Amino acid sequence: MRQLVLQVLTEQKTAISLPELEQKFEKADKATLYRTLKTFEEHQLIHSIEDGSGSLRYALCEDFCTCEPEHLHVHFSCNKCGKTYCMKDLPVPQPDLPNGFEFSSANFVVKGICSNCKK
Amino acid sequence: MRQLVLQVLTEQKTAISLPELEQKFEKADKATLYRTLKTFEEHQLIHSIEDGSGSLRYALCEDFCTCEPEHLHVHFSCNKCGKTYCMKDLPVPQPDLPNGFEFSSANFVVKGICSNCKK
DNA sequence: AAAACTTTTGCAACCGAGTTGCAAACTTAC
DNA sequence: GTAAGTTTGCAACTCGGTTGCAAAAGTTTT
Repeated sequence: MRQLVLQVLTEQKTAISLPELEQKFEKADKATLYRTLKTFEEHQLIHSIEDGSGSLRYALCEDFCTCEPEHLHVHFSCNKCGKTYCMKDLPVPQPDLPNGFEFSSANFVVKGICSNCKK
Repeated sequence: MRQLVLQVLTEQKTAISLPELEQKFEKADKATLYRTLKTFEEHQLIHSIEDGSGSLRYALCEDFCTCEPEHLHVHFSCNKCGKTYCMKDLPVPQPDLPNGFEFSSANFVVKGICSNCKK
Protein backbone atom coordinates (compact mmCIF):
# COMPACT_ATOMS: atom_id res chain seq x y z
CA MET A 1 0.00 0.00 0.00
CA ARG A 2 2.67 2.46 0.99
CA GLN A 3 4.59 1.70 -2.14
CA LEU A 4 1.54 2.43 -4.23
CA VAL A 5 0.94 5.69 -2.42
CA LEU A 6 4.56 6.67 -2.89
CA GLN A 7 4.24 5.99 -6.57
CA VAL A 8 1.17 8.15 -6.88
CA LEU A 9 2.97 10.91 -5.03
CA THR A 10 5.96 10.83 -7.32
CA GLU A 11 3.68 11.04 -10.33
CA GLN A 12 1.94 14.12 -9.01
CA LYS A 13 3.02 17.49 -10.29
CA THR A 14 0.92 19.26 -7.68
CA ALA A 15 0.20 18.60 -4.04
CA ILE A 16 -2.52 16.09 -3.31
CA SER A 17 -5.10 15.92 -0.55
CA LEU A 18 -6.32 12.90 1.36
CA PRO A 19 -9.73 12.87 -0.36
CA GLU A 20 -8.05 13.13 -3.75
CA LEU A 21 -5.78 10.28 -2.85
CA GLU A 22 -8.79 8.20 -1.88
CA GLN A 23 -10.27 8.70 -5.30
CA LYS A 24 -7.07 7.55 -6.96
CA PHE A 25 -7.56 4.16 -5.43
CA GLU A 26 -11.25 3.39 -4.99
CA LYS A 27 -10.13 0.33 -3.18
CA ALA A 28 -8.04 1.35 -0.24
CA ASP A 29 -9.44 2.60 3.01
CA LYS A 30 -9.36 6.23 4.03
CA ALA A 31 -7.77 5.33 7.35
CA THR A 32 -4.96 3.44 5.71
CA LEU A 33 -4.16 6.29 3.36
CA TYR A 34 -4.43 8.72 6.21
CA ARG A 35 -1.97 6.77 8.30
CA THR A 36 0.33 6.31 5.36
CA LEU A 37 0.51 10.04 4.79
CA LYS A 38 1.14 10.63 8.47
CA THR A 39 3.93 8.10 8.49
CA PHE A 40 5.50 9.64 5.40
CA GLU A 41 5.27 13.06 6.95
CA GLU A 42 6.87 11.91 10.19
CA HIS A 43 9.76 10.51 8.24
CA GLN A 44 10.05 13.74 6.26
CA LEU A 45 9.35 12.13 2.94
CA ILE A 46 6.50 14.51 2.31
CA HIS A 47 5.44 17.89 3.64
CA SER A 48 1.96 19.21 4.21
CA ILE A 49 0.48 22.49 3.00
CA GLU A 50 -2.52 24.29 4.37
CA ASP A 51 -3.82 25.87 1.22
CA GLY A 52 -7.12 26.93 2.65
CA SER A 53 -9.10 24.52 0.53
CA GLY A 54 -10.44 22.88 3.61
CA SER A 55 -8.17 19.92 3.28
CA LEU A 56 -4.46 19.51 3.84
CA ARG A 57 -2.39 18.72 0.80
CA TYR A 58 0.80 16.76 0.64
CA ALA A 59 3.78 16.78 -1.66
CA LEU A 60 7.09 15.00 -1.80
CA CYS A 61 10.02 16.71 -0.16
CA GLU A 62 13.20 17.34 -2.08
CA ASP A 63 16.00 14.90 -1.53
CA PHE A 64 17.87 15.62 1.65
CA CYS A 65 15.19 18.03 2.78
CA THR A 66 15.23 18.36 6.52
CA CYS A 67 12.08 20.42 6.65
CA GLU A 68 13.92 23.15 8.51
CA PRO A 69 12.69 26.73 8.32
CA GLU A 70 15.39 27.66 5.81
CA HIS A 71 14.20 25.02 3.42
CA LEU A 72 10.58 26.10 3.36
CA HIS A 73 9.22 27.22 0.05
CA VAL A 74 6.21 29.19 -1.11
CA HIS A 75 3.13 27.38 -2.36
CA PHE A 76 0.72 28.56 -4.98
CA SER A 77 -2.94 27.68 -4.93
CA CYS A 78 -4.94 28.24 -8.09
CA ASN A 79 -8.37 29.72 -7.57
CA LYS A 80 -9.60 28.18 -10.78
CA CYS A 81 -8.38 24.60 -10.96
CA GLY A 82 -7.71 24.30 -7.25
CA LYS A 83 -4.28 22.81 -7.75
CA THR A 84 -1.52 23.59 -5.30
CA TYR A 85 1.99 24.00 -6.65
CA CYS A 86 5.28 23.79 -4.83
CA MET A 87 7.36 26.84 -5.72
CA LYS A 88 10.56 25.12 -4.82
CA ASP A 89 12.66 28.01 -6.06
CA LEU A 90 10.91 30.53 -3.88
CA PRO A 91 12.10 30.31 -0.30
CA VAL A 92 9.80 31.60 2.42
CA PRO A 93 11.22 34.87 3.74
CA GLN A 94 11.73 35.11 7.48
CA PRO A 95 10.08 38.33 8.56
CA ASP A 96 11.40 40.44 11.44
CA LEU A 97 9.20 39.40 14.28
CA PRO A 98 8.67 41.69 17.26
CA ASN A 99 10.70 41.05 20.39
CA GLY A 100 9.87 37.84 22.17
CA PHE A 101 8.33 36.07 19.21
CA GLU A 102 10.16 32.96 18.16
CA PHE A 103 10.02 31.68 14.59
CA SER A 104 9.75 27.93 14.25
CA SER A 105 7.91 27.37 10.99
CA ALA A 106 5.74 29.07 8.42
CA ASN A 107 3.02 28.49 5.87
CA PHE A 108 3.05 30.86 2.92
CA VAL A 109 0.40 30.27 0.28
CA VAL A 110 -0.04 32.61 -2.65
CA LYS A 111 -3.40 32.47 -4.37
CA GLY A 112 -4.28 33.42 -7.88
CA ILE A 113 -4.48 31.95 -11.34
CA CYS A 114 -1.90 29.40 -12.39
CA SER A 115 -0.12 29.49 -15.74
CA ASN A 116 -2.16 26.58 -16.95
CA CYS A 117 -5.53 28.20 -16.34
CA LYS A 118 -4.35 31.56 -17.59
CA LYS A 119 -3.83 30.32 -21.11
CA MET B 1 -26.60 40.13 17.87
CA ARG B 2 -24.28 41.65 15.33
CA GLN B 3 -23.56 44.50 17.64
CA LEU B 4 -22.61 42.09 20.38
CA VAL B 5 -20.34 40.16 18.04
CA LEU B 6 -18.73 43.36 16.88
CA GLN B 7 -18.08 44.30 20.46
CA VAL B 8 -16.43 40.97 21.21
CA LEU B 9 -14.30 41.38 18.11
CA THR B 10 -13.08 44.82 19.12
CA GLU B 11 -12.16 43.51 22.56
CA GLN B 12 -10.07 40.70 21.10
CA LYS B 13 -6.35 41.16 20.92
CA THR B 14 -5.97 38.03 18.82
CA ALA B 15 -7.99 36.52 16.01
CA ILE B 16 -10.99 34.47 17.05
CA SER B 17 -12.53 31.36 15.55
CA LEU B 18 -16.19 30.49 15.16
CA PRO B 19 -16.10 27.84 17.91
CA GLU B 20 -14.40 30.29 20.26
CA LEU B 21 -17.00 32.87 19.48
CA GLU B 22 -19.72 30.37 20.28
CA GLN B 23 -18.25 29.85 23.71
CA LYS B 24 -18.22 33.56 24.39
CA PHE B 25 -21.98 33.55 24.18
CA GLU B 26 -23.40 30.25 25.35
CA LYS B 27 -26.70 31.57 24.21
CA ALA B 28 -26.51 32.39 20.56
CA ASP B 29 -26.73 29.85 17.83
CA LYS B 30 -23.76 28.66 15.81
CA ALA B 31 -25.52 29.44 12.56
CA THR B 32 -26.27 33.00 13.56
CA LEU B 33 -22.67 33.64 14.55
CA TYR B 34 -21.50 31.96 11.39
CA ARG B 35 -23.66 34.16 9.24
CA THR B 36 -22.68 37.22 11.17
CA LEU B 37 -19.01 36.57 10.51
CA LYS B 38 -19.69 35.95 6.83
CA THR B 39 -21.60 39.20 6.57
CA PHE B 40 -18.83 41.11 8.31
CA GLU B 41 -16.29 39.57 6.01
CA GLU B 42 -18.25 40.44 2.89
CA HIS B 43 -18.39 44.01 4.00
CA GLN B 44 -14.68 43.98 4.73
CA LEU B 45 -15.07 44.69 8.38
CA ILE B 46 -13.08 41.62 9.28
CA HIS B 47 -10.60 39.38 7.53
CA SER B 48 -10.12 35.66 7.89
CA ILE B 49 -6.90 33.79 8.54
CA GLU B 50 -6.17 30.16 7.87
CA ASP B 51 -3.79 29.44 10.68
CA GLY B 52 -3.79 25.71 10.28
CA SER B 53 -5.56 25.12 13.56
CA GLY B 54 -8.37 23.46 11.72
CA SER B 55 -10.65 26.42 12.09
CA LEU B 56 -10.68 29.77 10.40
CA ARG B 57 -10.00 32.75 12.59
CA TYR B 58 -11.28 36.26 12.16
CA ALA B 59 -9.97 39.66 13.15
CA LEU B 60 -11.07 43.20 12.60
CA CYS B 61 -9.61 44.98 9.62
CA GLU B 62 -7.87 48.28 10.00
CA ASP B 63 -9.88 51.36 9.20
CA PHE B 64 -10.02 51.98 5.50
CA CYS B 65 -8.65 48.55 4.77
CA THR B 66 -9.69 47.44 1.32
CA CYS B 67 -8.30 43.96 1.75
CA GLU B 68 -6.14 44.42 -1.31
CA PRO B 69 -2.92 42.44 -1.73
CA GLU B 70 -0.77 45.38 -0.69
CA HIS B 71 -2.57 45.66 2.60
CA LEU B 72 -2.11 42.06 3.61
CA HIS B 73 -0.12 41.43 6.74
CA VAL B 74 1.65 38.48 8.26
CA HIS B 75 -0.05 36.45 10.98
CA PHE B 76 1.60 34.65 13.83
CA SER B 77 0.19 31.49 15.33
CA CYS B 78 1.53 30.38 18.71
CA ASN B 79 2.18 26.69 19.03
CA LYS B 80 1.71 26.85 22.76
CA CYS B 81 -1.34 28.96 23.51
CA GLY B 82 -2.82 28.62 20.04
CA LYS B 83 -3.48 32.33 19.71
CA THR B 84 -3.21 33.97 16.33
CA TYR B 85 -1.82 37.49 16.19
CA CYS B 86 -2.15 40.07 13.44
CA MET B 87 1.28 41.44 12.64
CA LYS B 88 -0.11 44.60 11.19
CA ASP B 89 3.31 46.12 10.76
CA LEU B 90 4.59 43.22 8.71
CA PRO B 91 3.31 43.37 5.16
CA VAL B 92 3.19 40.16 3.17
CA PRO B 93 5.97 40.21 0.58
CA GLN B 94 4.96 39.58 -2.99
CA PRO B 95 7.28 36.91 -4.30
CA ASP B 96 8.44 36.78 -7.90
CA LEU B 97 6.14 34.20 -9.40
CA PRO B 98 7.12 32.27 -12.51
CA ASN B 99 5.75 33.41 -15.84
CA GLY B 100 2.04 32.97 -16.22
CA PHE B 101 1.21 32.86 -12.55
CA GLU B 102 -1.00 35.68 -11.40
CA PHE B 103 -0.98 36.89 -7.80
CA SER B 104 -4.35 37.72 -6.35
CA SER B 105 -4.02 37.10 -2.63
CA ALA B 106 -1.87 35.39 -0.05
CA ASN B 107 -1.94 33.75 3.36
CA PHE B 108 1.30 33.98 5.31
CA VAL B 109 1.26 32.44 8.76
CA VAL B 110 4.38 32.23 10.87
CA LYS B 111 4.35 29.66 13.64
CA GLY B 112 6.34 29.57 16.80
CA ILE B 113 6.16 30.74 20.39
CA CYS B 114 4.61 34.08 21.16
CA SER B 115 6.14 36.64 23.49
CA ASN B 116 3.58 35.86 26.12
CA CYS B 117 4.30 32.14 26.28
CA LYS B 118 8.04 32.71 26.04
CA LYS B 119 8.21 34.49 29.38
C1' DA C 1 -52.65 50.30 14.96
C1' DA C 2 -53.15 46.50 11.75
C1' DA C 3 -51.53 44.31 7.65
C1' DA C 4 -47.87 43.20 4.49
C1' DC C 5 -43.33 42.63 3.85
C1' DT C 6 -38.27 42.07 4.94
C1' DT C 7 -34.63 40.71 7.87
C1' DT C 8 -32.64 38.13 11.46
C1' DT C 9 -32.57 34.26 14.37
C1' DG C 10 -32.76 29.42 16.13
C1' DC C 11 -33.26 24.65 15.34
C1' DA C 12 -32.10 20.64 13.19
C1' DA C 13 -30.04 18.32 9.99
C1' DC C 14 -26.37 17.57 7.06
C1' DC C 15 -21.51 17.36 4.78
C1' DG C 16 -16.77 16.55 4.47
C1' DA C 17 -12.12 16.08 6.46
C1' DG C 18 -9.81 14.04 9.81
C1' DT C 19 -9.15 10.70 13.54
C1' DT C 20 -9.41 6.47 16.56
C1' DG C 21 -10.41 1.66 18.53
C1' DC C 22 -10.46 -2.76 17.41
C1' DA C 23 -10.11 -7.00 15.28
C1' DA C 24 -8.58 -9.42 11.10
C1' DA C 25 -4.82 -10.18 7.80
C1' DC C 26 -0.25 -10.23 6.93
C1' DT C 27 5.04 -10.35 8.09
C1' DT C 28 8.90 -11.58 10.41
C1' DA C 29 11.54 -13.95 13.86
C1' DC C 30 12.39 -17.85 16.26
C1' DG D 1 4.40 -23.67 13.02
C1' DT D 2 3.82 -20.52 16.49
C1' DA D 3 4.52 -16.21 18.74
C1' DA D 4 5.30 -11.21 18.31
C1' DG D 5 4.93 -7.25 15.80
C1' DT D 6 3.04 -4.57 11.88
C1' DT D 7 -0.34 -3.08 8.57
C1' DT D 8 -4.93 -2.91 6.95
C1' DG D 9 -10.05 -2.36 6.75
C1' DC D 10 -14.25 -1.37 8.95
C1' DA D 11 -17.06 1.34 11.62
C1' DA D 12 -17.86 4.79 14.39
C1' DC D 13 -17.09 9.29 15.91
C1' DT D 14 -15.49 14.31 16.38
C1' DC D 15 -15.54 18.83 14.90
C1' DG D 16 -15.87 22.88 11.92
C1' DG D 17 -18.57 24.54 8.63
C1' DT D 18 -22.96 25.03 6.03
C1' DT D 19 -27.97 25.07 4.63
C1' DG D 20 -33.27 24.78 4.64
C1' DC D 21 -36.93 26.17 6.87
C1' DA D 22 -40.06 28.13 9.88
C1' DA D 23 -40.62 31.23 13.91
C1' DA D 24 -39.55 35.72 15.78
C1' DA D 25 -38.39 40.43 15.41
C1' DG D 26 -38.17 44.51 12.97
C1' DT D 27 -39.88 47.79 9.03
C1' DT D 28 -42.85 49.86 6.05
C1' DT D 29 -47.23 50.88 4.22
C1' DT D 30 -51.85 52.00 4.51
